[in-house]
Parts: sequence; structure tokens; C-alpha cells
Amino acid sequence: MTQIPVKKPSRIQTRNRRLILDAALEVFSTDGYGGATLDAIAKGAGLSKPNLLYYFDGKTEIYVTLLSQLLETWLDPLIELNPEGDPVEELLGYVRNKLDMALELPSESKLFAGEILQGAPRITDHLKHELKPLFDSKCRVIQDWIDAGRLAPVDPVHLIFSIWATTQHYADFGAQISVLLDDQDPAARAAKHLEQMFRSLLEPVNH
Amino acid sequence: MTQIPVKKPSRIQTRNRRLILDAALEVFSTDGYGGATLDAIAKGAGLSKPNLLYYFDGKTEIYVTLLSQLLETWLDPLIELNPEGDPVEELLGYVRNKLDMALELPSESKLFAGEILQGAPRITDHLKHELKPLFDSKCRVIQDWIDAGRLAPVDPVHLIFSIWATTQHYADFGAQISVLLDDQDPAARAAKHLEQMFRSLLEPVNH
DNA sequence: TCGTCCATTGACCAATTGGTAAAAATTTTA
DNA sequence: TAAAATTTTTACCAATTGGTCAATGGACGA
Repeated sequence: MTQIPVKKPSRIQTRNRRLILDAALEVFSTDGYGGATLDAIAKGAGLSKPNLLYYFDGKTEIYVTLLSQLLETWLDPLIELNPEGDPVEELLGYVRNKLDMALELPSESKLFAGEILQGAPRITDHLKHELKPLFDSKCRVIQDWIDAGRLAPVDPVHLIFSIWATTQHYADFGAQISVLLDDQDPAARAAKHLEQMFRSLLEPVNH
Repeated sequence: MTQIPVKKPSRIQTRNRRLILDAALEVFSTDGYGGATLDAIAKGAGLSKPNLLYYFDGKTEIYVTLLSQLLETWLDPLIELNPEGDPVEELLGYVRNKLDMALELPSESKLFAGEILQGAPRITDHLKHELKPLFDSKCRVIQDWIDAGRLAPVDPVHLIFSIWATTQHYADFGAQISVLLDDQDPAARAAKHLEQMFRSLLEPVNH
């Protein structure tokens, strides 16, 4: 029996890996992969650089660990899209959830966006094997809703793209929004606008 | 008289600065500011590194030059939004223009997105003094249309954000889209979807 | 054609980078 | 508590980075 030795991590390991990943998230999301340095991450985590490398095999491993953990969290709201629920409310709920995530976890959104922006060189596999199947399945759910006449005839694929784009925009382009809105908090009006927009798109005409 | 010597650039200067900026666009947009190297840009431009630095004062200057030139091109379609035209058609035309730009000039879009993502540390002033006034002015135009009953009552600010987000998404998240659509070209269906979405949002109910 | 200015190069540099090795300190286990 | 295992540090390194400088090569007008 080839038993893979999966020792449970010590308290110190759990704590330090957490410290490192937290620090790394900030550094990677504000400086990008290329601009981030192990020194900056080490400093942020309150550890020495060689100590960092005791817990992770290198810069890339920290980065990829972060991204794949992130992808899971990020996919959750999409998973929860319930085929049995009311189509319009399910989708508006999804919009709401994604917007809340973007507003509450902007660094995570930026980290992901930065990786995709650069061609997703380090997570293409994750996208293919985790995101894609879920995406296809949820597109089918939406198409079924449309076929049942419970949703206006939209393009499921591009509907999802539009939801992702508009919600994540509030995290990824936060710096631009800050300038344009003189640092006012966009949250409330953004939520209202997105609900209005997607409702007018999705509500079936014959009611 | 403090006369600034604005010699017109020689043919060689024009050519080489162009070569450098073209190469820099590719390098910066795929590697990010931090990940980009002068060596890579020099190689891409077919020049030696010291030769690069003969034309530009340093990495940052190349980058900022690129970004500010870019911002102008990028703002053009918004400028063309005509207060005298038909509101819905003007806005849908803007969507169309922005989508076409994103599809045709993805590197430019990515470069800009990358800078904003990192907090816009090098172009905040440009945003404040060029983008913001234009943005405010066009928001007023949209509000006037609404007040005149020629457009559904939307939030002008967030309408523009949604247009930017959805169109640029096809450039900035192209890598993700490629995976999800198995490399099919999204252009046609994206255009159709965006028109449907924004039309259903913008068309005034009383016709 | 000559001299002046522009363009280009090779050699170089200090600082920073990701990463290593081995010893020292600390925690856990028996 | 002593040995074993884990964690941390100190000292270090080779490669890469953005950038300089003096010397050389070319373009071009007088």
C-alpha cells in the first residue's frame, strides 16, 4: 500500500502558513506576481525569508496555493444557484452575492483578476477542471429556465460574463471608482443599479 | 522668455520611440509593471538596453508615456457621445464602440486594467484631470436625457461603470473566456447580448 | 568633404532578487 | 528531563535588475 504521509500540521504550521498566505494576498494583489517579493511577504507575515521558505517551496507555490484556495471560495455562490428556485430571484441573488464578495474581499478579486489579465499562466488547469464544468452546468440550468418560459431569452454564457464583469468591477477598478466618485462609497447605489439592470433583462415579458 | 526647446523629432527618433512603445505595450500588458524588464522590452524592440534609455529616461517613463497616450484613445468614444442624438442609440453605439475596441486592442485594455488593479499609483493624476471632468460631464448628459423622459431612469454613474465593465471584460478576462468557450470567438454573441441587455435597461417604458 | 551632432554600443555597477546550507534555538515526545 | 523532531536564524550566493558612462559609429547640413 502506497500510503501518502499526510501528517496533520502542527499548531505552529497552521498559524504560520495562515500568516504567510494573508501577507502574500496583500502583496501579490497590490504588486502583481512579478512585482511581489519574498522579502515583502516575509515582512508582512512577520517572519524571516528563509523561514517563509521552510513553509512553502517558493514564490510560485505561495501564489498558486493562494489562487486555488481563492477559486473555491469564489465559486461557492455559483454552486448555490438553485435550479428549483425562482429563476429571476436566483440570478438576482447571485448578483447580490457576487457584489457583496467583491466589496468585502477586493484583494481576492484583484489577485484573481491579475492572474487572468496575464493570460492565467499558472491556473489554466484549475480553470479547465474546476470552473469550466461548473460553468457549463449552470449555463444549462439557465437555458432550461428559458426553455420553460420562466426567464427572458438571454444568452446564458454572456449573462454570466456580464454578472461577473459588473460585480467584480467594483473591486478590480476600485481605484478608478474612488477617483470618479470622490471617495464616496458606491455600495448601495451599485446594488440598486445592478438589480434594476439584471431584472429588466431577465424578467420574462409574458407574466 | 523661458522658451522650451521643442525640437521636432528626427525620423529615427520617431521610428525608434514607436518601436519601443509597441514592444513595451506587449511586455507590460502580459507581465505587469513589476514583472516587465527593460531587457525584454529592448529585445522586443530590436534595440540594445542602453539604446532604450537613450530614448526614455527609465522604465517608469516608458510605462507612463504608454498609459497616458492610451487614455486619450480610450476616452475618444465617450467624448463622441452626442447630447443631440437619440439617447438609446447613442448609448448603444457607445457600448458597441467600446466592445470593438476591447476586441481589437486587448493589450491596451489589459495594460490599463493592470494599472488600475494595483491602485493606479502612476496615473491617478491623469484620471483626476482628464477622465473625471469628462465623466462628470457625460453623467450630466445622461441625467438630462432621463429628465426629458427620453431614457429609462437609470443611475448614470453606474450605467457607465456597467458599460465599461462588460465591454472591457472581453479583453481583460480573455484568457478565462478562452477556456470557458473552448477558444470559440465570443465577438458576435457578445455584441448581441450587450445590445439586448442595455436596450432592455435603457428604453423608456412609455413609448 | 568635412565637422558637428545624433545614435549606438560594450563594459560595467550597485542593489535586489529568489533561494540555499548549516547551525542554533525551540518545541514536542517518550 | 533528555532525546528527537521541529522551527528559526545567520550567513551566504548566483542571477537578474535598472541604470551609467565613455567610446564609437553614422547621418546630415555647410
